[in-house]
Amino acid sequence: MAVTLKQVAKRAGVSASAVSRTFTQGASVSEKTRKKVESAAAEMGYSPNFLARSLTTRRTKMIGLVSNNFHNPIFLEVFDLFTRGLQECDLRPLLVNLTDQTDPEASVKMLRQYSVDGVIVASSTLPPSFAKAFRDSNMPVVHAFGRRSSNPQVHVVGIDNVECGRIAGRELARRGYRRVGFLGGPAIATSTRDRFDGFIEELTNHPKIEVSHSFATAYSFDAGRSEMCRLLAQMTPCEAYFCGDDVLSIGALSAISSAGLSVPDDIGLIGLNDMEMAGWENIALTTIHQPIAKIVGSAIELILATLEQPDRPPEARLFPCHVVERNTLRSTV
Amino acid sequence: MAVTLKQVAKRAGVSASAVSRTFTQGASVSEKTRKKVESAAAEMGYSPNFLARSLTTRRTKMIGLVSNNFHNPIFLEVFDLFTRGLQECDLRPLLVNLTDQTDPEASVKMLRQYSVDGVIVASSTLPPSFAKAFRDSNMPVVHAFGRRSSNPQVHVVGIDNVECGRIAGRELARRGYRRVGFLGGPAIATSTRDRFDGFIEELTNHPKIEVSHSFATAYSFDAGRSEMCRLLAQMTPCEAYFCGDDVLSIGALSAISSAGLSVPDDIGLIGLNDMEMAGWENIALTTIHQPIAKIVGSAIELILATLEQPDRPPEARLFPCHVVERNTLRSTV
DNA sequence: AGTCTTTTTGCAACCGGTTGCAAAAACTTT
DNA sequence: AAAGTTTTTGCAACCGGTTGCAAAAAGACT
Repeated sequence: MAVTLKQVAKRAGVSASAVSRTFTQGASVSEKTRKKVESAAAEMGYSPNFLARSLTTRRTKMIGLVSNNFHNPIFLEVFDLFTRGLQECDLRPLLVNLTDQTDPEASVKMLRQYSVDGVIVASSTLPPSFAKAFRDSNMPVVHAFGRRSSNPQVHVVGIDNVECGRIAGRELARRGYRRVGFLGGPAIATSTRDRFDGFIEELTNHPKIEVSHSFATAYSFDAGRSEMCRLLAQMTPCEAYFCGDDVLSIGALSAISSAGLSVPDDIGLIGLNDMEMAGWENIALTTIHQPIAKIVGSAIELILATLEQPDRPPEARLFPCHVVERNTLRSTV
Repeated sequence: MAVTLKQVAKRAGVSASAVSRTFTQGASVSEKTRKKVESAAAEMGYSPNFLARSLTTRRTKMIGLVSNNFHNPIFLEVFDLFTRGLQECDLRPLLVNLTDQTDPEASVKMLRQYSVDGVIVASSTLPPSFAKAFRDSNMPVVHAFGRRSSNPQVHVVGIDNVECGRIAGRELARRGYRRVGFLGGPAIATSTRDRFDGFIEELTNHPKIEVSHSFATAYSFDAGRSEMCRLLAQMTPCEAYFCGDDVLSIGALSAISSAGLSVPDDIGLIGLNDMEMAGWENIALTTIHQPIAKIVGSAIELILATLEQPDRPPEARLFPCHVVERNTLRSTV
């Protein structure tokens, strides 16, 4: 069906090798035959089959992009950045949506069968062991939005979640809140645990501040809303909450205003991520900015470097985060 | 590096063909050799290379998923549905992000070079000619969220945007609004034009209703907000607006409340899409529901059918939409 | 024109599989 | 046991490319 190299060779009156070389960067072809081949190829509309080529070059220029966060709006930004970034490097993302139904092991096998050059795991909730499974199958892998491990097995790019917890704690303390809460994401997620730990740690420096905590069932609007509803129904809700992420915060925001309370006058809220929506004027969430463009860029850079040099030792790159002040925390009292 | 068929053949003491047949659905192998091969393969951790296989079978089981909507939250839902749906059919999405920088022609060529089995174009703003370019390159293609054409060249799955315009017009009329506006998406998008045409058409049945229109520069929060700000600054804003889509509506909503007006008391708003966020309690947008799960499912079904039967005549499947009432339109007066 | 270099070229083997075909092996039937 | 039938098997060619190598062509130098 499609035009093949042989057909072009015939038409151009040269050998197959000549055609192949014409389309191979840096191969030795005279200007004369190159011209012949190029015009024949143009006439016939030929372009080389990447997959056939990959058989000998052992490079498919495909990268497995694995995620399980297809419900968090920030991931649209993440996918946008990843796809653009990879495209700029002449790589193509083969997308894998890890749902509850899909077997994680199967995705490792599948990506191996497609001979992807590398794998990017983009998830803050998957365990390090998941990313490691790719490494064990000999694929370069970087875990974006992952957790740094004490004995790192794969590249990790992301933020220091513990430090983010501290930042949030510090911010609430600074603003004079005396009773604060941690409204975390799913309790099993490593990102939740880390943020929690940092938050608590920081607030032990402020013994007069009363700290409580609870966990939502997911990083989602509904989970945030219903957990906040539950908290508000209690005797004494906190004066301010550090929410697991922005989407959770927006759910909480909604619960608070439904309850007839106002933010930040009655209750303060600080989120994490700084997704686009957090800046929308009708939301105006004060939140901790996570530099996703840098994280994504760095993940791509790292995967590229590992393609060049497969036994590069695993590296952890954590980017600093900072508070973006909008309208959901009161000013310092 | 990876284990090959030949190595397995040797270990199992059979020919390469035997191994190949063991891993080929419905090929003739005796139970005895199958067992031998399977245990050898298991020991060595072998699984067939899909790309090498694709060379002869001419099936890669990869589908190009092309979109330019990486900023509209509804597309996260769309990607989720597409990736899950394709995975269930044992297909893998090769994602293409069509930005302003990327040359549309290049993406056609690229997907051909990767021998994708088919292409799904998921966009409401790309012209039919774009999808057709894939068809011209002999790839099965379906345009999801596309526009039905009078002489269809490719499969189209989506909604009837003209009818949606009518529905919106009818709904506003029914509720007794006397001065209504169309706040469209980008004026060049076919979806915008169609919705506009339907809206106007319907309202010609109600000569007493005054109709005006304007267009935002994109289907985005900011575009919706700034266009609504402009409208509010005018002498006489309308009593209600049909907005191009939900995200535009949310922008408009924000502009309205910033102006100290309230929805639906001062101004009514109806959107289109019914994305998840439209149902969030703090937004509660009355909108026209677009059945994206059906659209996506149907698109996949159609691509599968076209794989079986490549010269299937192009088909247009448009799903009906309906109003979902929430809190942004007043009740009938 | 002849010799020595350097560049360009085609051959042939290979990448990791599949598949048509004819021979071999395993069953049936007589 | 021989003949006929069906199933299983391996050979060899092929899918669409790349690449090491030696031969051919082109260019440089006497």
